Order: sequence, then structure tokens, then C-alpha cells
Amino acid sequence: MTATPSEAPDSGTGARDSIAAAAPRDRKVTIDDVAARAGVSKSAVSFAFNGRPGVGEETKERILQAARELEWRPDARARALSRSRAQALGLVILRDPELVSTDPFFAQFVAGVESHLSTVGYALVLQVVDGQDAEKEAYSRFAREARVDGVFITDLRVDDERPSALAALGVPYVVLGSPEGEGSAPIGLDDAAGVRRAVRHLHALGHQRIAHVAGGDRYVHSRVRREAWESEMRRLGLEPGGVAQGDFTGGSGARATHELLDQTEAPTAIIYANDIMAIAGISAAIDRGLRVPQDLSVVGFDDIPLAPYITPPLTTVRQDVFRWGNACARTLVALIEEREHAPIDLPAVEFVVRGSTAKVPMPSETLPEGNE
Amino acid sequence: MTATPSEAPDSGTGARDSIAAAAPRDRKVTIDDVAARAGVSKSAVSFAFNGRPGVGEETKERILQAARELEWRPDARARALSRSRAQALGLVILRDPELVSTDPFFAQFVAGVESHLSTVGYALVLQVVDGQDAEKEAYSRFAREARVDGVFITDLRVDDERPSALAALGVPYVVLGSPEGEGSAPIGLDDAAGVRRAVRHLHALGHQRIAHVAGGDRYVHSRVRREAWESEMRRLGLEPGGVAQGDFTGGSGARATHELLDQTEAPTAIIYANDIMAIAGISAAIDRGLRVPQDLSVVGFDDIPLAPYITPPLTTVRQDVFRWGNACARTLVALIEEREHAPIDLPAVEFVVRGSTAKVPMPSETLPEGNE
DNA sequence: GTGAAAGCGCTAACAG
DNA sequence: CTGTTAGCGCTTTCAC
Repeated sequence: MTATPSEAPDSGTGARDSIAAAAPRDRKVTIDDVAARAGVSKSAVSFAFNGRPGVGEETKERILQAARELEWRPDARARALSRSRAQALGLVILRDPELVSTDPFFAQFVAGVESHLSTVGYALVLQVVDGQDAEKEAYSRFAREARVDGVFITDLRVDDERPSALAALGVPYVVLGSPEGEGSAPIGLDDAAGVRRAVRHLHALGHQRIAHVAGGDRYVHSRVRREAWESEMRRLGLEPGGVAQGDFTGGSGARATHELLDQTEAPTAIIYANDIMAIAGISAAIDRGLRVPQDLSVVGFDDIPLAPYITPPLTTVRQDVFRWGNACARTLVALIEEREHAPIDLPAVEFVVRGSTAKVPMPSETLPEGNE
Repeated sequence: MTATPSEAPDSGTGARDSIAAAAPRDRKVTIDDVAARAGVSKSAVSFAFNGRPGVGEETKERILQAARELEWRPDARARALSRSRAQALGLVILRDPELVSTDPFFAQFVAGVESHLSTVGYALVLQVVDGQDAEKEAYSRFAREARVDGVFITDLRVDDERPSALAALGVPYVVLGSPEGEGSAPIGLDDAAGVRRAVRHLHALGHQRIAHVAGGDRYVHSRVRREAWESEMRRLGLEPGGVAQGDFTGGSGARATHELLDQTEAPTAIIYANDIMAIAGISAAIDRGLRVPQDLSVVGFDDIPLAPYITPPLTTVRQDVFRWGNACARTLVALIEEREHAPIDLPAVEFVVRGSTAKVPMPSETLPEGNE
């Protein structure tokens, strides 16, 4: 492969990306410098910067001015030490190797959290771990090293030990998606409502055999979704027969779909615990010669950005993960600062109807045949 | 919608998830307590914990034992202050509202970074910002507040000011994907190679009109991909005619695809700058009555977990983002600690052939017709 | 109003 | 090898 470097444009950009780096530098401006420049004492500067009474309006302006000129900002480490507060929150994520990258949850949640933290000057410290032991260890280090003032618990598991462990460690926390509503915050994100909407939607289209691909019963949110499917089916007088276990990955979604479709009384519609599995499920169905939605209706969960752009566009349940993140951050900060939690309201779950659901096929027409 | 709470199983789990929270507790064990319990001085404990000479083997064991019993870990804030090192690294992410959640990059990169940091006791502090000004501000705060000892620069832009700004601030950094290779680390992740492979693959299948959907020329990696496509086309004696601008989102991928397919000399194959656009592109093509890959071959970039599970499975370029993260972390930590950078090698880019590419259609058969 | 002084919990010289 | 002594840079009483 001897490339002839002939008419390469204005490149020079050897087609090779790389990791570049650069090193540090000189000394540091401290509160003393600012005090000196403003002609006041350290404490005056401190007071001015923390918006406390006891500093004259004019003096304050002079101090702020001096700080600006020196480009000074209070050193977070020193401040953390003297206030015994890290001014940081922790998020530890259990990295299911494949999942973490697919799941739209992670990034959006983090963005939501940040959207509040940045307004209150807290930082977010992240830790990605690869097992439950490491996870436990991570929380405990966060706590004992006092790196953070509080932590988020996400992906709550059934019989999760984290809340009690953290309580024992004396670390403030918020848990997202606890069905008990223990502690504070009567607001809730309602996975169940989304699933119920999905069931009713399909039922209204005439479907009777509505199956479910679950996401693993270890997770509370996953179990909640399955239970909601079950109970809504019953409520409508339908038998919640077909369930298949998935694990939120595409592969599991495809497998579960085949499993369901292999049954003698195959479903005419499937509700998946997330979009990834649903999309993989659509492919699996197509591979079997079924048409979606004519022969099989599919509903996902999450509304990932890709959902409108697959064929057919995916009908799904939309969660506003960003808002959750914001709400969680707000709650946790309030808790830490022992203020009243501002009342928090989360938007109701949305059900987005797109092209992957349709009327139930006429019993006789179920055979795959012909186009469109 | 009056639900009849009849045969609900072992629920009680009111179908409502929520945010729960709990609050803090008592006082803190310090290095003095450990020293007292071990019958030594503070400094002995400090030395023992930092693995420095000057502590007898037996004494050391006694100290460690005492620490264990007291469940003591050095306070990260105090340690940070006295060593003038935060023992933390910063990552600021520019949140393209939609993109951040789709992009497999973010989560995997973070996971990779962590995979090294956790072994050396550094924390990762994250900041998500929503504009270039906020981004700049974030970096500068990280630096001036000394919250972190170094930062990562990702998604390098053309004429990016961050490297010089950080250098001016005296903050160590590594930039991922700099084509200049300035500074250190001669290792590189080679986007260009991936694209060249894609072009050759399609060429080998007989394609001549191979178009490209780019990802926005502001980003270096995006430009590199486009340029690689161009130069490889020329090298093979083909005219790099069809380019359409996308922005890495599904919507832009669909639009760009229609644009390309509307041309009089429509392409028989399209290489997309990422998988999201490619998948949306496939849908767009299908909407026009084309079959993929029979009428149009499609190549993506990234190999997102969903890629094998769409219809048809996506041929794409796989990047080992996790490894980059690890490498970047390794490099940055070495830089901060002024050690020699352990030589770093990144795996070569992989080209994954799946079902979305096929031989070029016979000129006469291009009409959409019939199955398979 | 303002400034001196005592920590926050640890690290790192420095004598013993 | 061990203990004493200053800081790290900021916050925060408490006199002035």
C-alpha cells in the first residue's frame, strides 16, 4: 500500500491523531495578595467573597476589583478544608461493560446534575467501577476521604444495600427511583405510568397478546416496568402471558424476541424495557420475515435520539432524564446544606407514538407476504 | 382511569418511583487518633501511609492495623492542601444537547479514564457545559481553584484555543486527537486509517461513486475523516464528488442522505462520519424505496453497541475508546507527577464488515424492485 | 466596620 | 528511626 503523496490538499495534517500534552508553571496568587492589593485584611476578602455582612459596600467593590485584576479565585482545597466541606458530590457508576456506553441514561443524567451544580458551585466527582465490591469500596472511600459531601444512588437494585450503608457512614445521599419514597422528595418519575400507557395504546389498537421483554429483575426500575405491564394487562382483562428476560443489551433483546416469537401463541405486540432491546427486537422480527408494524407492533422505552430515525420509527416512552438529574442534584444540595428542599416537580412521562405500532393484524393475514 | 386494585401481586410497591434521601452524622476520626492508638506520632502515621522509608516494618504494621480498626483514611481535602495537589483530574464536556447522550464516546472514554485513575488514587471531576464560553470558564475555574491537577481536552476543534489557554494558565493537559502530536505521546488513534479501509472495502466491491457524510469541519476528527475519504478516493483514481455536511445527529444523517441521493449521479455507497448518522441514513434510503445493501451500501463509524442489531447489521469502523481513555489518563498522570510516560500503545483501528455493504448493483438493476 | 489569631487535617522539613 | 514544628490557603470566631 504505497500511497503516492501527490495531490494532497492543504494537509500537512498527517492523517494520524494523537495524544498531545503540556506541563505546568509558576506560583500562585493567594488571598493575601488580594488583601494587600485592596488594602484590607484577609478576612475582609473572605467575607466579601462569601457575601457576608460586615464589609462596606465600597470596600467590597474594591476587593472584588483587586481579585479580578489578580484573577484570583478561592482555592477549592483550602476552602474545603476549612469549611469541612468538599463542595463536591459523588456519582459512582457500575460499569456493565457494554451497557454504560449504550445507555442514554448516564450522559443525560450527568448533564442534568451539572445543570444545577454549576449554579451552586459544586463539582461532580465521578467514579466508574466494574463490580459490586468495587462499587461499595468506592462509596466508602468517597465518604471516608471526605472527597464529596454527598452521593447519588442510581440504578437502584432490589434489596439494595447502598442506602443503609451510606446512612451508616453518615453520608447524605439521594436515590433515584426508590419506590418507597423514604426520606424526602415526594416527587417521582413514573416508569410504571409509561408502561401502562403503552399497554393501553396497544390494547386500543386491538392487540390482545402483548408480550414484554424485561430488563432483569435485580433492578427496581426494571421490575417496576414489568409489574406495571402485568397489572395493566390484568386490569384490561388480558392474560400477561409472554415475558422474556433481557438485560438491556441489544443481544438480549434479539434473543428475547425470538423466544417470544417461537411460542405457539406468538404475541402481536411487544413492549420492551428499553429502546436498545426494542430496536434489536425489530431486527430480529424482520429476520424472521415479519413486518413491523404490520405483523408485530413494538414499543420501546427511553426515547433515545436514534428512535425516530430507525425503520420504522420507534414508538416509545420518553423520560426526561436530564430533569431527573437536575432534581436529584437540587435535592441533595439542599439536604447537605440543611435547607428546605425546594419543591421539585418532574414532568410526567410522555408516550411517543411513531411508526412501530399499528392495528393488530387480521388473524388470517399474519403470514409474511408481499410488500407494504 | 380508576384502577381497580384487585389482584395486584406482592406489590405494595406503589408504582411510583421517587427520589429518596437521607442526612449526615457525627464526628470524625483523624490522623491523631490513629497515632495515639498506635502509640506513635502523626508523622509516623503519615509516613507509613505514604510508603516512605523511615518507619520500622513492625511499627508500620501496627499503624496500619490501628487505621484499619478505626476505619481511617487520610482526608483527601487536607492531603490536597498540604501537598498542593488535588489528586484529581478534570474533564469538561461541551454538551451539544442531543449529541452528548447518543455519542458512545463520552461514557466509554470516562470508563477508560477511570480504569487507570482508580489504580493511582486520582478522582475524576466532571463538568458539563453548554457553550464555548462556559467551557472556557470551566477550564479556568478548574485551574484557578486548583480543583484538579490536570485536564483532558476532547473533541478538539480546528483552531482550538484550549491548549494555548491551558498552557498559559499553567495547567497540565492532554489532548485527545491532536494531529500535530505536539508535546508528547507519539501514539495515535487513527481515524484516517479507518476511513481509508472503508473506502478500499467499497472500492473492492466495485463501488465507484462513494459519497461521504461528514460531521462538521469544526472538529478535527471530523475533518480528518473527510480528508481521509477524499485522499483515498483520489488515490484510487476516483472523484470524491459527493459530500454532505452532517453534525453527527440522526436528523442530519437523514437529511444528508436525501441530499446525496437526490443528485443526478447518486452514490452507490456512503461512508458516514458516525454510526448514528449511518443508521438514520439507512432509514432514509429505505424510505426512498432503496434496499440496503443491494441498492446502497452504508458504512458507519464508531461501532456502537447497537450496530450489529439493526437491519441490516452495520458495517463500521471500530474505535477502542476505552483504551484511549486509559491512555490519556496514564499520560496525564505521568505528566503531572513528572515521571517518564510509560510508552503507550493503542490498538489499531478495526474495520468491521457486516451486512450493510455489498457489491455494487449492476447498472441496470438499480431500480427498487422485488425482495432480497 | 475591621484585623489578628486560631484552626481545618494532613505533609514534610528538621532536629532528637 | 522517631517526634516536634511549621506551614498549605482559607474561614471564622473574637477582640478592637
